[in-house]
Amino acid sequence: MNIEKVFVEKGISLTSQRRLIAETLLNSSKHLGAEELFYLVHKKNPRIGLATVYRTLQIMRENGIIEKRDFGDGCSRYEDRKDMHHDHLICMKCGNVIEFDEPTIENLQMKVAEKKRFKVVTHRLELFGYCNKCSK
Amino acid sequence: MNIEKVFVEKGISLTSQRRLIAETLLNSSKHLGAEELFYLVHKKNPRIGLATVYRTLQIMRENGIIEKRDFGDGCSRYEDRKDMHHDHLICMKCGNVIEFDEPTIENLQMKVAEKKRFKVVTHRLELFGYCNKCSK
DNA sequence: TATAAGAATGATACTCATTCTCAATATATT
DNA sequence: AATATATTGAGAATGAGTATCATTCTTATA
Repeated sequence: MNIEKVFVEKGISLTSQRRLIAETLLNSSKHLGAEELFYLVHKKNPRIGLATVYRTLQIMRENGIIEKRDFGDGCSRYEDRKDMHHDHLICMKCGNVIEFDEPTIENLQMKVAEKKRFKVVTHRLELFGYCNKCSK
Repeated sequence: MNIEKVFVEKGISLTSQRRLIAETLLNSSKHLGAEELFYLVHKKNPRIGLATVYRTLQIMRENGIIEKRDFGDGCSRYEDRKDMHHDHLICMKCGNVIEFDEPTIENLQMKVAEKKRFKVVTHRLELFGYCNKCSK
């Protein structure tokens, strides 16, 4: 993802702080929380404050660049918004997160909602358990 | 649900405070948060403290009497644990929560997990949108 | 029954993620 | 350049939830 282009398209001014924060988040393979992200950013530029990290995350979220997740470990985690919706398998031991996508599940969800006359806007599905490594 | 019986079975001493807290929660049709529950309990007995509400909720949760839920509105909500697992439709306007149960979805989840060699312990599925009343 | 030991309670202090405030700095506009 | 507007960083404030601790029940035992 080209950060410069995305920010310009959305009309967000791209300061050096925001660039560093966005780059660090989007280049990470993990689902970072704000503190974690702050720690990484702080290593590269110790003058950036935690509030700016939070503010940048909020701006990016409001503009649909990233999504906020809650895996129940006490802090919100952020990941770039893929075009394809996906859900998560979360390892309760090592904390690793595996993404998956199962259209059949989504279809069934829509059917359930229809039965209840409910208009679904979004959903959240998380499977908690143990990954291959940790379940041995 | 007979509160007295359940508490005795689990070996939890049933004080007057706990009885009132448990009764208020279990007789509510809504998924109450701790503050809300405290407010209701406080109306009936103003001498009960917030800490006792939190403590009682924790004890009931540890003993499998209730379940903690997070609907992403900033506080945890509690509901009595039904034998049958179920998921939630959450109205983003009125906040009403509809429960549903779809074994086919659960089966598909297990298949997905298997493919990723992941051992599922529990899961969470929430559909956010608008209920029949609010979508008009 | 009296009493000592243990459990539960309520008030309040604390924690921790997140948000707010505000003065200082940077950027854009005239 | 001068002025208006945005952004930043430091730290204060918030709010849900937890820990502490002296006080108040219960319970067990002498």
